[in-house]
Amino acid sequence: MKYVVKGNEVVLHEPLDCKAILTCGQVFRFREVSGGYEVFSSDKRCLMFSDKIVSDEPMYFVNYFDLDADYGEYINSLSKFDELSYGLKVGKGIRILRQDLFEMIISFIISANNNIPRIKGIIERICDFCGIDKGGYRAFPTPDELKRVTKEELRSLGAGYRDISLVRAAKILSETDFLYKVTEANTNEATKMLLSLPGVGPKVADCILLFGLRRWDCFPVDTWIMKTCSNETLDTPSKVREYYLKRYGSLSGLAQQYIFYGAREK
DNA sequence: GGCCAGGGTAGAA
DNA sequence: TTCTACCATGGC
Repeated sequence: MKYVVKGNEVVLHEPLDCKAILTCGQVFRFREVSGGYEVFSSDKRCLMFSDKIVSDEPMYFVNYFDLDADYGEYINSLSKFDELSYGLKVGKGIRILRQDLFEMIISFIISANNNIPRIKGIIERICDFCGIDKGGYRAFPTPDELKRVTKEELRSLGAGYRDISLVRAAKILSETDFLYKVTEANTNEATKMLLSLPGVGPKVADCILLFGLRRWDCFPVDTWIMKTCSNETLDTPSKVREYYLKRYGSLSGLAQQYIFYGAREK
């Protein structure tokens, strides 16, 4: 996508589909404001409009919104698959955000067996409870900051039974070089590492790989994806995952977003 | 008031 | 390796 950075604004030369990008389930920290959205990532914030992005750190959000990528080529390659037609019709403006790894790990541990509005609320309350004050909003906590939060406090913030997973994951991520190592690892090794974290199973690992590590050779299978393939042979998440990984190859993660968004748009 | 939500885990088969 | 019961919580 073509753009120009002027001061604290990123001026876009083609429109950004804010709704599709933000509501396709990859990001939980945003809210509607007049004419656009306020979006938070790690300790940063921006205002997102269809024609511009405004932030004190514009280059962070150039990377965050993956503005240097040309999605036209990806869409062209995927448009030959009939099952993607509706998702591409309503969600062709989707872009895979390049999000913070630690924030993705914690957010998707919370996402397990949960719904998006509630996930957003839990994360917002955790940020308010232990994220540093940035003046008008609070940052996502660092591993060290989250480590200091107790199981009981997380439960009171609405985390439910995921509290113990969060406590144990925060301890690992703050006391070891896990985050560095998983960033350097190839997709297979990174998957194994992520699966070793408490509260991380196959689906959550795929979401972390896709949204936090920019690995598109992944295909998260949740209940919405399973609904779309009421098929005799594709009857388990692992079978569905293998089928679509072979079908879409290095564009699997993006294709999955079109299916997910299309399914939720009915 | 039961069902569902971007599922994972321990224990059993 | 795959199957099952169970796990908080809020919206519908």
